[in-house]
Amino acid sequence: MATTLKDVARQAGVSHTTCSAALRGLPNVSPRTRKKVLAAAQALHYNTNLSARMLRSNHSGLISFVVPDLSPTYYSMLSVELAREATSAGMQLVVQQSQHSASEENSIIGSALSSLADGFFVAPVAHYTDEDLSMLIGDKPAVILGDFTQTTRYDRVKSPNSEGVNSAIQHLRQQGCTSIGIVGGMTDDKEADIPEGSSVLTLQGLRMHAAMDALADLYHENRESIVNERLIDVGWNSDEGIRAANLFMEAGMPYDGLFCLDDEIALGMLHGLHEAGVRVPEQVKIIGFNGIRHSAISTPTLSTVEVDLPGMASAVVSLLRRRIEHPDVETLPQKVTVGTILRARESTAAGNV
Amino acid sequence: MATTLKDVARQAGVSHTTCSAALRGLPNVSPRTRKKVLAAAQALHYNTNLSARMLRSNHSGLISFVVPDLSPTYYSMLSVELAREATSAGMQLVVQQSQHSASEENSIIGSALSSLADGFFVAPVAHYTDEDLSMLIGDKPAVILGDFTQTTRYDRVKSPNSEGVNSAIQHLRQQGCTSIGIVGGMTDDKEADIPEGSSVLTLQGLRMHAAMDALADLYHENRESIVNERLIDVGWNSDEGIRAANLFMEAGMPYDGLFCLDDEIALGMLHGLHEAGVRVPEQVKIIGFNGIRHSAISTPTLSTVEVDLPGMASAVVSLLRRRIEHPDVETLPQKVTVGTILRARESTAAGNV
DNA sequence: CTGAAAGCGCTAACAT
DNA sequence: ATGTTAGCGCTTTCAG
Repeated sequence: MATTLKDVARQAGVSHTTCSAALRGLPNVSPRTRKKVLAAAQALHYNTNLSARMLRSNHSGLISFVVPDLSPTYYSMLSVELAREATSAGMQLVVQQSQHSASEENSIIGSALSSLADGFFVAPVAHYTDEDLSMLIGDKPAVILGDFTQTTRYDRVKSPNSEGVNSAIQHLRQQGCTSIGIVGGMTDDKEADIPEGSSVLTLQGLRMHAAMDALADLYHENRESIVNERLIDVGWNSDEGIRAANLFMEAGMPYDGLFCLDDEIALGMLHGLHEAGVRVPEQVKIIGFNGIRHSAISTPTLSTVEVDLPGMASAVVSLLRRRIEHPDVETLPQKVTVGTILRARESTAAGNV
Repeated sequence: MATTLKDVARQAGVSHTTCSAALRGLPNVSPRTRKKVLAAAQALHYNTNLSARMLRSNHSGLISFVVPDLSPTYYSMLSVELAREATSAGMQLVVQQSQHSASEENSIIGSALSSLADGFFVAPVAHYTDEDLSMLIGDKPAVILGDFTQTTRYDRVKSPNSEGVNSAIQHLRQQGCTSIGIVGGMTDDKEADIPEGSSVLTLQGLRMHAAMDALADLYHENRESIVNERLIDVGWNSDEGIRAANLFMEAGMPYDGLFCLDDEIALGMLHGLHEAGVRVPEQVKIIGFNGIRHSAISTPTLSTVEVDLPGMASAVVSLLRRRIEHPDVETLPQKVTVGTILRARESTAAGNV
């Protein structure tokens, strides 16, 4: 059996209340008592039982990051930043994977998590309605990675999809591309058709829409024909990137610039093209999105729209803190859009196309 | 306020005890009552408060994976497999990062975790003594990723370092290498000097030792001179891999085969050499370890000793289940060494050296 | 098959 | 500055 507060109290010769106060550093404990208690706790290897603390006081010092899964390097890099931020704010990050299942996600948010953590940060896989979300999250401090079609009660943090998409496309044009295609769809989202009434888009959906809009604008066509003619619709991972490369070549390489919605896709694409002897950037220029670390060391190195992950992490944690520390204050929901920077690398170098 | 068992009980017109039994699927509840309770729970969006359950019954259905940090793709891939395994065993995985800090690791294991999770899996950063570990973990079911210099009470799962190292080196020799060097050290471990009395080695330490032994054997030298003459001592990430490439070139490229203790190092190495115009595998052959997914799509593709991650995950979860489900039975500690497969790819292709 | 009572370990409110 | 009391929401034990 683990040692409890009572054991420490007995050892130190004080009541368990005083003991608790001493350990938590509350002001109303005499230095002498505190020292005794600390010594006893140390000697007995006491550790607070977080379940008990949470049950009683509704705070555990944990914040949870709910993510589809940790495969995308983007999410694992973000986890690292979030953990760092959380720790420096005196909290601990835990990461949970919904495994792309909406029901798993629901159960994580609803039960596993909300009764253990002080707040959470979700990169949703499901397309929630406003009502769904409120039902699920209740009063818990939460930050959503993504955007809403209607305003709601929750804080949001997002990467600047339109700006990022535009700067990527502009970059391709500056480097001499005249016909640009998009790689990456929404196929990873469990419900391909967005259900009636849903008001939350996932990261994939948001970025895809932004890309479609940008191209529709550029080529003066409607979104639908862009989808039909300029989209290579694949999942967001490197295997799908390889598949995209094959689709592109089978179609006779109709574009001289490819914007991949995610770096993992782009890296797969680079590999697929290289295998087939297609030269990048000479025959086709490639740019990705997110700025994962492997993009800096691929051959050729991958141009990308790098997302400010430390900035995102710090925004998330401060939004959560704001609500955790002042749960009573009516706080209006806030939307933070983090910055990006365009990393121009070899994969889009100008030259004979 | 979230709905509690009492609310559901009132709504269903039964006692909270019966309610609890019904929800947990215990046998001694009439079908009629169960249906009523389930309906009420659904209507009220009831979710079990895990803190309360854990506090009372000492099981939460959570298992925790404690990892230095999620940067290495190896750990994020493993997290995905562990989550899958846990879910199919009816549990939920949570991942916590110690951020390479022994004290952080201690506090995660000691407090955050042991009072919340049914069991845990640790890839330690600290070099624990037997006693430390027992103190910290107590009776909690735990699986350690790594090995011990003395037998202890805990289950262990490890990648087959000696076998993997040997097969990598043998492969390099078969491909025509005559002078082999090792890339990667133990510098990530916080305590570079292993403290007196420590009996647990970290993953890095284990693999490094295995590699030193293998080369000592091959070249009939003692371990110390191998360390001095055949080790490029860098950290386990791609930036350090680039640095290693520079060190290697500055030293006049003294080896024709390089075994990188981790794929991330190898990928950085590949990049560094490519930048400098050194051709792989023609001028030097490179092989990595772990089998992360990016190794299959680099240029050149990277030969590697791929670790059976699904196998490792399933071993971990079944070891934990064994103890979680039979906490009273005295179970002897078990050591599972998972399999590897050598993936021969372009980076070690035979040819004119 | 169902319910009443006790208590997991802690913290909050209220004495002293 | 310290102790006493109550109770967070659940599961367990035991009585009906």
